[in-house]
Amino acid sequence: MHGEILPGHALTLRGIGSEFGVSMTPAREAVRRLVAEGALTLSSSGRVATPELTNDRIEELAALRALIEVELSSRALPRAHMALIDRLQAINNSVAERVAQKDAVGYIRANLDFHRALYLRAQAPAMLAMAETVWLQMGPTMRQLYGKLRRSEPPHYHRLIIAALKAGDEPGLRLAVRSDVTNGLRLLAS
Amino acid sequence: MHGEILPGHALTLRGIGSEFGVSMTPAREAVRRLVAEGALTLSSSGRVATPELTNDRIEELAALRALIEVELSSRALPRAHMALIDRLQAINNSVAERVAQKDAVGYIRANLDFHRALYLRAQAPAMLAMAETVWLQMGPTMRQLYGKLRRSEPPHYHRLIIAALKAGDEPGLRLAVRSDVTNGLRLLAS
DNA sequence: ATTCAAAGAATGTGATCACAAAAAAGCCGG
DNA sequence: CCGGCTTTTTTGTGATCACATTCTTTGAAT
Repeated sequence: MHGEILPGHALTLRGIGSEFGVSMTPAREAVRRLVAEGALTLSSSGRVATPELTNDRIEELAALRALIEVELSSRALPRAHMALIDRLQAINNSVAERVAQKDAVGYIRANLDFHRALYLRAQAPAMLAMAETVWLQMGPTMRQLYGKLRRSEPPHYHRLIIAALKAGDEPGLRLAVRSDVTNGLRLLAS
Repeated sequence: MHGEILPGHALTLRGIGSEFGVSMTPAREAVRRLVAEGALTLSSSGRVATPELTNDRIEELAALRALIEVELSSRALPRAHMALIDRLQAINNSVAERVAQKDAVGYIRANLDFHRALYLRAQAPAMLAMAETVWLQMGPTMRQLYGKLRRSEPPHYHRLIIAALKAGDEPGLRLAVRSDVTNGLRLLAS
């Protein structure tokens, strides 16, 4: 999910097992779960690797993020108190820090923390699980792309999200979330 | 997915294995995958059972269906030719047949076939997979609820969907799909 | 130097086993 | 007849193994 593994990287059951000090059996179960969630791909011969997403697939996943996360933010809005906004502010500072340090994995992790903190307020566990499944599928690709972007500025739309939350502005919040989710990915698919 | 197993039904690895003539290992992997997709729940002691959904969870899943399937139908619309509409018509007849026979499992299967046939035209495999994951989570509960409803009339909104497809009416299609997806579940959560 | 085939190594699969935890059954006293 | 305790059975977990398949490397011939 955090892009620690690049797209197309192959994994072996015995390798995972020895990496975590267990036998093949638990490694197999973990891999099977991640394959079911789309975080790993299973070749016809049973080999396992991180997915290499096509542009079409990236566009699809971005559209899914927009659909689900806009809804989640909309449901979180009426429950968002000052404590949450402060927390989002703090996480956003952490995001900016990672950007300044050019720490791609840390940036992705902090960015997702920002979104998760907001969506948790929606009290919609099934929707949040869906969103995280999408994140999981995009993890390796996001890392690769943010590595290419070499962005130096902190995310612009996060401040718009916070502002809309403060103002209780639902249309503005929906637009800001949709923009934040799609803009980062739209330009890399081209 | 088709509601052949009622909510809360417990399953054992050895039972599944012997049912399909395999050992525990493949049964475990299949169960783990289904747990990852939310089709089965895993108790703290490792016991596995079909999920018993709360009303909140049902509402959430219905909202997810509305979000994803409306988008899928919208993407399928420009690619929908006459052959597809004929096929949908035929499947819908099959749905009506199952309703008349009070065959709950057959009804659910035919109903999902109807939706899948439409969404396949969207050329959006990740979105379709998400929709099917939601179907999987609702399977047992849908069966229980349609058993209670004892409906005798074929689905009304399916004809609206077909009509909107013929007319190339996107707003009408989106509304029809949303209604078909939510109305069936909205009344049972109350 | 390149290509193709054969030998070798590595990998996933399904099965089986021992063990600990949990559920179920049995038993006894009230 | 019922509740609480003990015993028995059931169940999931992790490990190991044999085997077939696949991938990789090696070697030789052109």
